[in-house]
Amino acid sequence: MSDIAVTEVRRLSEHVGDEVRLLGWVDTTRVHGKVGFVVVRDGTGVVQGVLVKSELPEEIWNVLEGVTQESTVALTGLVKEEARAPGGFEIGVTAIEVIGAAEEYPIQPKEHGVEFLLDHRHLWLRSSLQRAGLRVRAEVEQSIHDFLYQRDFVRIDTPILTGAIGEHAGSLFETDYFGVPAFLAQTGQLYVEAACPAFRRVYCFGPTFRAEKSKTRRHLTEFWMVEPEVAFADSAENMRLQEDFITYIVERALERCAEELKVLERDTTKLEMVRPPFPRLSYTDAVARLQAKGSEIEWGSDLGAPDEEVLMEDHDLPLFVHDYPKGAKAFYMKENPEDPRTALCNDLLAPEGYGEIIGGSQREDDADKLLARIREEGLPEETYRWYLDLRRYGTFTHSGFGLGVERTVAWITGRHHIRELIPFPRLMNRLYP
RNA sequence: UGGGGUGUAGCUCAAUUGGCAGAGCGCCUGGCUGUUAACCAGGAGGUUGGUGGUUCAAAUCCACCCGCCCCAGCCA
Repeated sequence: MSDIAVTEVRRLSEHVGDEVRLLGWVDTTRVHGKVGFVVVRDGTGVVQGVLVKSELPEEIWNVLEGVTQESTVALTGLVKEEARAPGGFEIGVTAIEVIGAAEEYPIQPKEHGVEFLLDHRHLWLRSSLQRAGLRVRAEVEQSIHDFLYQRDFVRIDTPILTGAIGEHAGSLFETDYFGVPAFLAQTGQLYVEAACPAFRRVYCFGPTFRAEKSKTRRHLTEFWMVEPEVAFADSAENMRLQEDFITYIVERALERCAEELKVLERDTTKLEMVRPPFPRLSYTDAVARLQAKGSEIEWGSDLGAPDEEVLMEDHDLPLFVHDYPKGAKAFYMKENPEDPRTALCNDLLAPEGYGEIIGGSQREDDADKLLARIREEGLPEETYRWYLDLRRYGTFTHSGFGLGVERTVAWITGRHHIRELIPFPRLMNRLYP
């Protein structure tokens, strides 16, 4: 082993002229006879090493000729500024040592089919576009926590194993809980509502499970959702929080992930325009606008994906569509006093075809009306007893929303399908790897 | 679940009217002192998703089955 200090590729500019040691994986090699190149990725960056046959012991040159793609290596050599090298720096290699030899690597630097790549997701993660997308995801997640922390929200971790809690009982994953049926949570919302009187502003952030047999580029069976909930906030205030939240997340990504967005070839023009206020359109006005554009939609039916796309034709900013008909929405949403056919709720539609990234609402705070809605939907009353308690022991106006992390990251990165924006996607027909 | 596609070498794809199963990449061998997904020459690599049928002859036509992709519904 060498006693030369190990450094990282991202710090090479501090080491010009020094002899350093790098630990990483071989992206590719190019051997020309008397000079050769090895491109190494160490997780912080990618750098090219140059080997000159006449200046090296034969056994080191032989290592270069035999090393395979994705082998783990230790590279020792002199850091040089070099205009011809990608990244501007390169290593004049004096030693290369194979730590873990790789077998023939399945993923080549070329086009592959989706099924093949998903079968090799555990290796695909190493590719440059995947690294860029997942790094943006991590930044988005961090900015979610930072924004809410700055606004005095308290994080509440809600249970993943539940009784039948959520919006629609038909789309839950069922499991056995010591002989009793249990379900994987499809929302933490009802639980953050319970924490609201304890902390005023709360949120949960975690995986969410939906057993819907959806096969579109916008759906996963396991996805991550952040759900803020605020006491004494009405629907209008809820939307103001949402637009501030989205603006912060987008700004942070533009600021801290510029390199990743460039790798992803994301045109950031429209992202740079994102700032409050976002346009607001009532459901009723949306239907009128769609009808004016020739749609056959009728008042009362939910907006479909094509309807949403037509509405977004007129907008570069995210669009709030609010106050949907009660029948199209969940039981816990508060009736709109100005139009009792509708509920105080909103969706937030992302531009550029990315669709719904937020669903939010003011919650029904009247115990009798809530119970009536639970009965109307035929939901198991006993399961919701604790939820009704929240209205019996000091009820209060409150609102909240759920933001889908993968959809948001897909929009920010400009990727077509959200399955690339979660490290190990769970789809209807995919549980491996 | 419905509609539309698709399945050929490890990978990405060709194969005319039904007529010898092909290329590029990767891999192996040799050559080359500055490559950027290097280049040049040679080599290995196939039960054409499965079953059955039509035919002198099927990757190609027919039936059924299976996998996958896209769109829709459901939603974030």
